[in-house]
Parts: sequence; structure tokens; C-alpha cells
Amino acid sequence: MRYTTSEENYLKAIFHLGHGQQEAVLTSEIASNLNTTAASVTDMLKKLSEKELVSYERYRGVRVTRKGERAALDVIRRHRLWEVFLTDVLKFGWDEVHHLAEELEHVSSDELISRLDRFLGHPRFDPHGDPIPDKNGKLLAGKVRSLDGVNQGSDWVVSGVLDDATPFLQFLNRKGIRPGIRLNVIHIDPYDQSMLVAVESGREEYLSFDVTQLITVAQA
Amino acid sequence: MRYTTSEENYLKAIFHLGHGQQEAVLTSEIASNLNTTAASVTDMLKKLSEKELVSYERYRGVRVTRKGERAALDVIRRHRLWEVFLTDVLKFGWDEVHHLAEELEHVSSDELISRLDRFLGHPRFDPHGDPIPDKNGKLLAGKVRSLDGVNQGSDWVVSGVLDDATPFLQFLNRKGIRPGIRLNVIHIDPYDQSMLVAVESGREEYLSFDVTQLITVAQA
DNA sequence: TTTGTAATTTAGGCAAGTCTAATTTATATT
DNA sequence: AATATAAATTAGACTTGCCTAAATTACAAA
Repeated sequence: MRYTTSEENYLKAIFHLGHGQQEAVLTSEIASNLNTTAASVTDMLKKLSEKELVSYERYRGVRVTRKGERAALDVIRRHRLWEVFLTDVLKFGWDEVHHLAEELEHVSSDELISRLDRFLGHPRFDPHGDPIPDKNGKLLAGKVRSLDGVNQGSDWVVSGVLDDATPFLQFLNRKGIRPGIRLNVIHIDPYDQSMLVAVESGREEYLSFDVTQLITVAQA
Repeated sequence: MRYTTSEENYLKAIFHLGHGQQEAVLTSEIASNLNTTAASVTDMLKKLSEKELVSYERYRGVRVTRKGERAALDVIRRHRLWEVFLTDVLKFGWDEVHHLAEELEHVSSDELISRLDRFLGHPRFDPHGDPIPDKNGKLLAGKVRSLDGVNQGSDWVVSGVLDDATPFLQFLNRKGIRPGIRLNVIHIDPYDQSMLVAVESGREEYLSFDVTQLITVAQA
């Protein structure tokens, strides 16, 4: 294992919270993201900084370095490839693969991932619509527009979600919403921004603003 | 993870060294098998004994309990199923999958293993000819006769090997020997028991006694 | 400019798993 | 029956990753 499971999880969290490089991330954000304490995060930040995986100044937050970003993208690539394997090959639901992939992603072998990638036909997106970094750590333009802020009456194709937690995905499943499904925005409430949409199946579903923020869409 | 990776590795080692239950295993055997020290083994034996996975009396060796045997068989099942996946699906050589399976076997999810088993078509043997325990921990009769002690002139089919280390398997690969291959025993040296065999491909290969002990065969 | 406060860091500890060095024990051999 | 010795165990320590509680520090508000 190039880095420990713990180190990889921190790098992934910092990379994600910093929206892919750039932004400084707060100790407390990382702690809440990884379900741990701020003190533990501080400890780990010192270690990662020592290894030049993040640039860290006490009390000022962290950001991944080029090297740390590369390591994070490698983990993300493994995670997303395993998710494709779990849904496409083993037929798991798209709402139940995140947790398993979280374990499989730490198995270290470039050869394994390279063969898995080939076997799966070099997929470009995972089951949640997230792009899979290539073997050089290149990440294609990702999900962009989210469903909130879209016009009333417009048509869209769901491209992905911004939260991979099983309960949220099951909630969407119950409404027939998942990547690839077409949506028509019937009405947007001017007061709370809640939305009524027509799903491909013909059903009409009500979506609160919080939910529309977590669904990304592409042109129909 | 039902048990830690370390606990699972110790259970597997004790189970194997005890030839599947029964026999008491020595601390030093475990230490050398797991590449660690006798002191570390003693520590772990106390923990496993605490959890009733092994029955252990100081200075007298250990043996797995019913519960420990079950846990070991679960790990072995996962290991061997992943090996089949790696060779049959990802096309790894039979000599390079042991190490990777050693990592994958600790990913904990009964559902994952059950689906993997179904996808692979419920295989009964791994690439080295070892039987795969079923989901209830039942192990079919395994490899039996090894090539040493066989009669001069007799014909056999290689059923498996008793050592999964890559260097040994590569050595056999170079001689064209692997499970499923037919062998004819041309000559056995009366002094050192070394053997000259004709391999399916027509090649004749010389095998030292140490090697013949590690190859298992079935009736041709 | 001072001060209150929330966020962060430090200090001190714990558990798992490992190690080396010292001690104990079983047992084989006189 | 005594004893030598190889194997096993204990003692004491280290590392990683985590925690709680007690300082610190940045910075916004007065």
C-alpha cells in the first residue's frame, strides 16, 4: 500500500472538500467529513505535511499539493472503477456500492486496477455520474449544473448526484430518479424553491430545494 | 470486518498448519509462517483464546476451536473465490494471484462474496486445485496424493500444489506444469527420489524430491 | 484597540500489533 | 533424578491512529 488506508481517506476528503485542488479546507470540515475529532485531524495533517502531500499552516487550513492531488485521484479512480464493477458485473444497486468501494479502493495494485479497467471496457463515469480519472490522474470535466436554478418547464437528463450516501440514493430510487433518466420541470414554488418534476416513467414527483441542489443535470 | 485482518491471518495460518482442525500447532511454526516473532504470536494467541477462536494452553501449542475453524474457512472461501476471479476474469497468471487475494480476502461483506460466487458460476476449485469451502463452511475432500511416492511408469493429472508462493509456481510454469496437465513418471532415482517426468507438451523434466512433495496428482 | 469566542492546536493517554531482550518452562539426555 | 537446551513467555517499548481536556490563536465585534 503506497499510503495507509487512513492517509488515503484524509487525502480524498481534503481533495473533495477543496473541490478538486485550490481551496483551503478547514480542520473542522475534515473532522466532520470523516467522523472524527479536530485533534485527530491536526495529528494527521502534520504527518501528511511531513510527506509533502498537503501544504499546511497551523490555524490556516490545508490544501493538497500536486503530489497529494495525484494520490487522491488514484484513490478516486480505484473507488469509481470498483463501483462500476459492483453495479455492472455483480448487479448491486447504485445506492449500495459506495460503502463497499470504500474498502476495495485501498487494495494496492496498479496491475489489478489496470486489468479491472480493461475488463470493464474503460468506463468514463461511475454509477453516480462521476467521471473516472484516467491512469495518469486526468479527470474529465465533471458534473456541472445542478437541478436548482433551472428554468420552469425545461427538460433535462440526470447526470449525477452530489451525495453518495445510501439513504439519499434510496430516496431517489423510490422516485425513479437516477443517472440517465429524463426530467421535465413542471413547476417551481416561488417561496421555497421546491419543485414538481415529471419523471421519464410518467410519474410526477415533488422535490424540496435541498434535494434539487444535490442532483446534477445535462441538456436533454 | 468481523475480525481484524491480523486475527484472520492468524486463524488461517493455525488452521492450515493444523491441516484442517485437529492437530496442535507450535508458536514457532506460526511465527515462521507469518514472518513474525514468537513473542508477537504469543500475544495474539491470548487474544484469540479470549475470543474463543482457539484453545490455547501456554507452552502446549494451539488448535482452532469449532468457531475459529469456521472463521478460517470463511476467509479461505473469500481468498479462493477472489483467486478464481483474478485468473478467470482478469486473466492474471495462476502464479501471481495469491498475494492479491491475500488483500481482497479481508474485505468484509457476505453479500459481495455471495454475488461474486454466483457471477463466477459457483466454482469448486481455485486455480491451484484447492477446493473452495461453500457458504456454510463445508470443505469438499481436497487434494490427496502428492507426486512423491508414486510408481515409476505411472500416469497422472496434476490436481494442485501445496505451496502457493509465486517463485515456486513460476518454477513450475517454466516446466509446463500446472493443474490439469498430464504427467508420465519416466524414472525415479533410488538414491534421492528425484524424478524424471514426461509433461503433456512432450518435454521431459527433472524434479527433485522436495518439488515432488509439493505437487498433488489425481488418476489420469 | 481591546476583548470575547469559536476554531484549532497541544498535552497526555489508550488500544492494537509488533519488536528485542530477559526469563521461564518442558522435556530429552545423561 | 538432575540438568542442559530449545521453545515459549513475559517485560518493556515503539508506532499508528485515535480520543478528551486544557491551552492557544485568529478574528470579528464593540
